Amino acid sequence: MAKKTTSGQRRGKGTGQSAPELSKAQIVETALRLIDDKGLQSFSIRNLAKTLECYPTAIYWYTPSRHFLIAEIITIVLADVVPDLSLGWQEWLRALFRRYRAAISKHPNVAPLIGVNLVSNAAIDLDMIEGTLAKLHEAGFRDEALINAYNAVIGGMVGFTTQEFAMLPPDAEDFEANLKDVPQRIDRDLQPHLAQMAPRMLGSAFILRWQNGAAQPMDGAFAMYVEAFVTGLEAALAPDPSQI
Amino acid sequence: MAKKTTSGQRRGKGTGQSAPELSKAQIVETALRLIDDKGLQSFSIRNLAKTLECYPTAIYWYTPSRHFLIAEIITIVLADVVPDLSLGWQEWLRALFRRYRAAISKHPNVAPLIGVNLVSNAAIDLDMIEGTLAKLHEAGFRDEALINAYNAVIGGMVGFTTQEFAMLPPDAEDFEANLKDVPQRIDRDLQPHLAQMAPRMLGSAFILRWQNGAAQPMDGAFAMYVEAFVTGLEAALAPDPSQI
DNA sequence: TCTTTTATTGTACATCGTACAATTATCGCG
DNA sequence: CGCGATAATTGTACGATGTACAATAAAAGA
Repeated sequence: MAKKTTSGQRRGKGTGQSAPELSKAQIVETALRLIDDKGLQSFSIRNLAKTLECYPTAIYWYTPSRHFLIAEIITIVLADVVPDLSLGWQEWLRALFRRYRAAISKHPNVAPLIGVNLVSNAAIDLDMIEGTLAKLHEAGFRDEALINAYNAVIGGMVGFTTQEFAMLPPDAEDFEANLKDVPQRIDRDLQPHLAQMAPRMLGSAFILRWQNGAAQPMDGAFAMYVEAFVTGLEAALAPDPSQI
Repeated sequence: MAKKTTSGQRRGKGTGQSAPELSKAQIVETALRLIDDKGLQSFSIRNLAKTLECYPTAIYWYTPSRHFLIAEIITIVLADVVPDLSLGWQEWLRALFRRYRAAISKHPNVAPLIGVNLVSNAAIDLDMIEGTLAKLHEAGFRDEALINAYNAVIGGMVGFTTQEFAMLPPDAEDFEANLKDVPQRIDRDLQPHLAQMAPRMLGSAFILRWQNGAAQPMDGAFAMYVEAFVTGLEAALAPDPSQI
């Protein structure tokens, strides 16, 4: 493959004193850049190797499998999402959702890797878990309810954004064409609301869009979603004020 | 490939009078059964063909690509999730979430196909869209807010469940082992809440589990999630009652 | 100097989606 | 009754994937 061997003829082996040509950090960073620039479907071990100017199998010296490599990528993307713990619990939760989404926004092509594979768990940010538990405890959740609230928060946080940044199929044109004549399938009698809103939804609303959040962010919907969820959690704690 | 040619020597071609051996419906149903029984990673065109006792390329006579086949599968899975329109809007939304999750529960391996691919859109249930819009309109949402609420509902509905039923990696054992010594990484001073809750969360809570919702359903979390979301939506409509 | 360890090159295999051509059986039509 | 046309399938082929495994080169430690 005509390696360049940047520094003279060193075709390095050895224990690290005379630095090897690859490194885990470099591999992971390159992989992330590849995903960002060329899209998720061109993230393959072989493409990555080509970018790194090495053989595909060399990568396996630093990582046991593609799945673990993905976990490392996710770790980078999700670094620094935990908000400042001095915030009140509602504000902290809002900030968590926002910062998570912002992190994904910077690397939208990574989104599918997180939402869909349990692998994501391999990248465990204990501080994020602790922060969430602490703030929900501060709010008043205990025991089973605390665990439920935790799962509701994580599921809600990851879930919405994963959807928003869902992947485009490779055959996008056919797909867009397919969607663009949805209007003709709408029956004004059977679907009056849809008939009225369709012009403003087509191309940008869930189920009716052909681009994801990278091109068509759902800022308004996300804001409403977060606000509803946090407000609702708050209500779940209230000692049932409006009882007869 | 030693075809069986069930009825005598008929190796059927022809315009349909004397039924062809395959059909779109049969293909889709078989595909779904394959996914249910053998898992998503064994759903390939070639495996499907083997199950159908035909050549892989024969399938392409009935469907233009794998993506469109997936869309058909999703259509089946999500048939009949729209709740009765006589319900009040809050109850209708709760029912929608529940019924969507119940549909996925019956075919958990399909979940990743829906959440992550925009492809799912190819399977468009206009009545679900209309129902959602109608109920949110009934609630009082209009214009931009109506669209935002719609997106919040769909994103929330699909998002949580997609997470809950996220896919297991093929190398599940390593993965489980990896997670099982998380407790040793917990610092009782830095992560006190996690330290306390870990025993009850390990294996079943988001980020700390190694099985998905098919084996470890999150009923409690889902219930809390839905309740919070619906209650929060309701609050978003209120004309700001507790103002100073 | 010799052995061990580290990092890489190189080969190989099974699997994937699907483009494309060849083939066959049936139908409409003369 | 024969003859294209068409519908449905068989068959071949290609480029791509993840990764197991062996061979090899260079530096480190003895």
